[in-house]
Amino acid sequence: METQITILQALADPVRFRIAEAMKAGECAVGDIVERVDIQQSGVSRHLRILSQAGIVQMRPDGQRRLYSLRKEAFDQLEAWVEGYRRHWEARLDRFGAALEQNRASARPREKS
Amino acid sequence: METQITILQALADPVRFRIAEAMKAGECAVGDIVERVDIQQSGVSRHLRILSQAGIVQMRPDGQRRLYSLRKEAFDQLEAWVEGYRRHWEARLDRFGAALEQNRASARPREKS
DNA sequence: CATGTATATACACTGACATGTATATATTGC
DNA sequence: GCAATATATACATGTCAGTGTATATACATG
Repeated sequence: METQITILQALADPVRFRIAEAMKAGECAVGDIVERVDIQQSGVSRHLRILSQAGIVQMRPDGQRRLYSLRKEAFDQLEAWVEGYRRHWEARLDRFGAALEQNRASARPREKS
Repeated sequence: METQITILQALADPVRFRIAEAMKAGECAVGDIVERVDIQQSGVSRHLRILSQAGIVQMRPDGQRRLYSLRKEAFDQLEAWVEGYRRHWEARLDRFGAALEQNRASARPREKS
């Protein structure tokens, strides 16, 4: 779906990845993040806007600060998407098992040399 | 970790995302992918190299063709990484309890675009 | 060996994006 | 209102990644 690749693109940037990881500790003001990341404050604000537009973070005003925190829904989306691939291998294992059954009946060599 | 952001960056490209989705059906030759994606064959080969270097796909020669398929380990990595965020929310719920969740729902901040 | 097919690579180009500097906006305290 | 702090935005710049064209390599077939 469209939402998932938006989330991926947002998190694929190294700085935004670090920001998300840092937010595991809880709400973060912009200044807190600036201290942990080696870029200017303006850049952090831009990254936070991108993360916000992707639905990964939410903002809550607190005085003159803005407290950002992770949105669970975004990671639920990611988990559901990855889950789709897990089903893929489960299906392949089923087919592989069936193929083994057939091969046991008539042991054929591979077509590749 | 370093592996996970590499996987994210590889899958964040729209074309590579589509390639990965198409491979859910099983092994794909390069030509198969060229038919489904709106770019030149050379571009597909480059994307496949990036996916391969990220550990997302593996290659198996078959005559003059190269059959690419998904590697389960990469998606296990992704799942484990997302799982780390799920633990984050579980911890938060433990600390604050369901009462604060209700308060947060009543005073929900608005998101700008 | 010659031809066709399948895939990879070298090269140049272009557009997008992340960054820094500077400035605007908002909030608090005096 | 004024100064200080915190955050957002406008602008110019440089870099990087994806793309197409052209070519190289590998394999198959006759």
